[in-house]
Amino acid sequence: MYEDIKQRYHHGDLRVSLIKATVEMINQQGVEAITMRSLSNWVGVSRTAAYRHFANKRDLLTATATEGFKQFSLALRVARLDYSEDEVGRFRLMGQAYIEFAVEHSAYYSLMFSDAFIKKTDAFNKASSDAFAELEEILLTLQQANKIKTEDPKMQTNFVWSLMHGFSSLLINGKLEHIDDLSEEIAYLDQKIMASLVE
Amino acid sequence: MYEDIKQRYHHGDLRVSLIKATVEMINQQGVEAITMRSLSNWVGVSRTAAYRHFANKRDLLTATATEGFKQFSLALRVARLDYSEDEVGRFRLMGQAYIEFAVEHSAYYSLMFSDAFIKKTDAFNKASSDAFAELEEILLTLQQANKIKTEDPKMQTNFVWSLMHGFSSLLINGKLEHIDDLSEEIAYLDQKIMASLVE
DNA sequence: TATAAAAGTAGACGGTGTCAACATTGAGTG
DNA sequence: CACTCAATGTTGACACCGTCTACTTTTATA
Repeated sequence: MYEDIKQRYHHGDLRVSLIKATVEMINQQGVEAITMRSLSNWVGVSRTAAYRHFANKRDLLTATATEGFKQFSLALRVARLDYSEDEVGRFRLMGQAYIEFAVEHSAYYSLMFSDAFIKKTDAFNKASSDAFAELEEILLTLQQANKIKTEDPKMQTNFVWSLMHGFSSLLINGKLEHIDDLSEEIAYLDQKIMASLVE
Repeated sequence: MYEDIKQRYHHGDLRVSLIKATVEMINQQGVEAITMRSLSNWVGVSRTAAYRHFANKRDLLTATATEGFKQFSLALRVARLDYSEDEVGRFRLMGQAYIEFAVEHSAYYSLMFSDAFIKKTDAFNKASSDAFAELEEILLTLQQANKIKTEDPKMQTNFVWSLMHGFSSLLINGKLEHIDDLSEEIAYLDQKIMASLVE
């Protein structure tokens, strides 16, 4: 009485499947390789089926990027709430989680921060600022625990995020070639960030 | 005996004109709006003429990005060599020049750092690492003048560039919304950078 | 059980990158 | 100066792409 493996007319969960396929294809061949047709083919559905769930290609990519920000936020939050570490330790974990996410899903990460393929919908903006908020949260925690200087947390967040995003982007992009040991480089950044946040 | 304004069969300087048109069109409508046909039309030439100068669209965009890095390097170098300022002042000027370039040519800047539209040729890599070298140069100068700590200049460069690139990208991308006063924000970054480079 | 909404499909169309074949021009060479 | 040929630009053609429209199949619901 098992489900027939044969194609059914209705896919069942096409919207989600399309986003998953997009992620996979992006990480495998890059955004530029994505076409509605190849995507549909991948999922096993006809070429225009996606249009029942997304108004157009841009909307599909936007939804994918939005999903990306949600997973990104989650990864950051998990690190932020790992109470086996003290405040500074958790901050450090978040930094690692950030870079790890960017490196392991590099094409995905690029899409999330790309202008050219995305339409900034409310949902997208919310998902991205939620990720931003994770950083602000830990900085507030650090301030309250007297581990860093008390100053405008918005500015601190902008500073830290700029550094994390810049480093991740350049790393992904291969612009920081002469890195022998990534963990050494990260330790260096770590020290610089803490130094500048303390004074 | 003036040149006839009427179209000549041979354009004369098509390669350069195409790159200029690309820059203009990118800054005006974004990379995604660029087509070989609209570009040719803009320049006043038939749709496939560009293929005498570039193997394909990607090569044209790569050449454009390469040109961008050259101008970017130049802007940084001008600031670096402005001897009306001391070492720290020149470093500050470079920071301003960096952000100014990114903001004033935002779509251009995005293209330069985008993976999706570019092929990393030797010429491109050289142009981009030349810009990188400008930063390293000023940091060495600062070290020699005892204005900052003496440590691996590569790591310092990676650090500073990450911060500059991250901030510029996020700014362009509209991810740092709550900025009331940009110059205040820049002054804050300035202070943080110097603080972390000194100690 | 009837029916309407939801989900998927096939056909068609204009736009796009780019190849191949042809046309025009300008720079040398005799 | 005439000739030639490489460089440069044009037109035609083709496969592919996003997406609209009209149609079909399934599911939900009254």
